Amino acid sequence: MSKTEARSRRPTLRDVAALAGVSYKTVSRVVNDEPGVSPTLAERVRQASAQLDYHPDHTASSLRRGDRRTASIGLILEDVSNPFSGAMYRAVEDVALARGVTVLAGSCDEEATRARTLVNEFVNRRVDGMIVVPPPGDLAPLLLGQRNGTAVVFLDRAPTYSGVDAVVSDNRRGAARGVAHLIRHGHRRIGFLGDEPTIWTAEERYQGYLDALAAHDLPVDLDIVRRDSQHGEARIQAVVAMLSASEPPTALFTGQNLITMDTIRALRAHGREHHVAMIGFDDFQLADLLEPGVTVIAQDSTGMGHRAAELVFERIAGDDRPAQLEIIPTRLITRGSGEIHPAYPD
Amino acid sequence: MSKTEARSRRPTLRDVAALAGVSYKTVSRVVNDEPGVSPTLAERVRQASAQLDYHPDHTASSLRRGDRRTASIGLILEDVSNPFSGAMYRAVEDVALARGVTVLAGSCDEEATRARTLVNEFVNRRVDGMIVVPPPGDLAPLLLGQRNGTAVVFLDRAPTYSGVDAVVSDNRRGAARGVAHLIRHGHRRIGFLGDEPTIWTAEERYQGYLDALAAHDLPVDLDIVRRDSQHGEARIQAVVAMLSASEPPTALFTGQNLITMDTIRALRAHGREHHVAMIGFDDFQLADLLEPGVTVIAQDSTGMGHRAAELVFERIAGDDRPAQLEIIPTRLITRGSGEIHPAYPD
DNA sequence: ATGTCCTCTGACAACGTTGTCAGAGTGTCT
DNA sequence: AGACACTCTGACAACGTTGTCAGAGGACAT
Repeated sequence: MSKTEARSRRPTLRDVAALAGVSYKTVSRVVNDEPGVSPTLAERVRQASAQLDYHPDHTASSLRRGDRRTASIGLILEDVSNPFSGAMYRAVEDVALARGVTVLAGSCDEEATRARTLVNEFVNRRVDGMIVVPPPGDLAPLLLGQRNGTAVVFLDRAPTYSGVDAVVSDNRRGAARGVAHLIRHGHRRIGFLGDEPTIWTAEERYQGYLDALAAHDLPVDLDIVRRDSQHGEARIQAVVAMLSASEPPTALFTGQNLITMDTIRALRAHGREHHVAMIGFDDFQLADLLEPGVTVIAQDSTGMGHRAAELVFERIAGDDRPAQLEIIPTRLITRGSGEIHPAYPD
Repeated sequence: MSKTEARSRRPTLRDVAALAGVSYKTVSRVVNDEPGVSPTLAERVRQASAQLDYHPDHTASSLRRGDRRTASIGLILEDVSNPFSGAMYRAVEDVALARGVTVLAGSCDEEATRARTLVNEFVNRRVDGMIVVPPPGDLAPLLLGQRNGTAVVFLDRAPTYSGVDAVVSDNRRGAARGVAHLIRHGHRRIGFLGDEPTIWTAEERYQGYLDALAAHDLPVDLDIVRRDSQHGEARIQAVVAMLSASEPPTALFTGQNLITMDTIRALRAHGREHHVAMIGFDDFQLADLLEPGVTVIAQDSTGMGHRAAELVFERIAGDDRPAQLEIIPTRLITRGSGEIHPAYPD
């Protein structure tokens, strides 16, 4: 009741105009700093505006305006609460803020339907562009907005679909470099632990693993390859099992943050953390304080978010070059776990 | 050019109406599932709508609609890329999604001006409510929206200002409990490392520290209290200096995540991590894998975000009880660092 | 045949704003 | 004095949608 009243009393151009004794169009001019209003009148309007605490309605404005810009972009991440997503988000936000653009964001948890809901939502709100970390599955629905002129940029994962810009890490070469690093330290039997093949980055990193083995004429042994989306205890048990097998790997390459952490737990549980080498894809906080320090292939998450945001704004500004694929380099950070030599060279 | 065309070609009710051979109001009825459209006609409209890939313009709709709801809320955090903020964000998002509400979020980096910019932005976009982690300083500008009927809930920090709902951790009692835990393990000389007093949570936690000392008749020695916002190396050096003084503390209580990590580095640098006890406020990933494991006072960040979102939606729905202060309990998690006994009991 | 009621549909105004245009008022030049 | 240019202001339509109301057409009872 009082709520509704308060809401409806939110002052409009007309209210300010009535108070200042001018037409509402004149108020509009003052608010938008349009030329052609005498200073005296402008001042009077400004006072009335301040007195009523008037704030222009951005939605009404963008409805009427010719360019149809809402000065907002949508961002779809895997999960805002995960630090990798958070870093990209922050980078996007910084670029957007500098342009006075608001960011609408959502987490899709790798679920295509949730992503679809978010895209729909964003399209209905007429965002000027979208940055999407695409979940596995059919991507066509995610491009729904694009057909009507909404710019779309994929982030972190590059679909095979060709008509869309994408900004990704150099997953394959990064992984290959990490595995090569292990090989250089004498390892011949290197296990791989990654996410399911349906996740694009997981597949790329696995290919990098294969690349490195092939480059050094090492065989692939699927007994020491795990590609699934287990979490926590289940994953730990799987790793422990791999380490307890008759011919255990002397080194491990882990394809993702959470997997790296679970693997550390497994190595500890088995008392092998100082004997089995390990390199993880993606850096994380405190990796340097663990014993041993964790060697990683670090992604430039901030750089990726930054670049994706720049790209989407270029598209919004009218850039219509063919779709770009930007590959952001990774960095090998040695901290100890990746420099352990094999206990039993074969 | 082609961009503008594409944009302007986004189909409207009128386009669908023209294709279906009905008036645009009828299309509106079908889109909103209003009763009173014959099934035949409805079907024809639905086909036309699908054919043109029509999507209703949410902004135009909420402009016209009586209730003035935009089905969006604003969220102002300290920094989206920090895991504590991320967890709260995710919780808010989940509650909002369940109600079909979109979240606009921004980071303010503890800066009042940035927060003010975001609030203005949100107000101009007519969000239905806002959840704000208030930066230090004058909070009045943050309440700007409230006067016009936008619901506001403060999160993580409770201003002394009385007219606003707030959801906070039980900072003071949590800190007191942590310090008491150290005292119970025999410590009499416990250092405090916290953020600047202007930050509300930092001050609360410091009060908790004082409470615990007072409850056990221990003196406060400001030589082993540091309250500032140094980061990284500077902070590490300060801690090392404290540990190297003539009467070093036998235990440390750290008032925040990043401070805890810097302190761990300092203890390591000094080789004292197994001799000086430490408890940190706020849990963090991998705290259990460090040596020693880090004992913490854990906050329920998800619970806080969840509750704040529920509160804001209750307010939006018209609840006008007096402002609530919700205090979310904390949890002591023992992992080793807090259970170290003093090397030199006095 | 006429009146009454109901179902379905469309015309129109309105939300708060901006784009367009015309007109009022002032000043300058012939 | 009259013509002209210029500055300033306001009336009005329009953006895409929904709320309101009136009317067309059919079914039914009288």
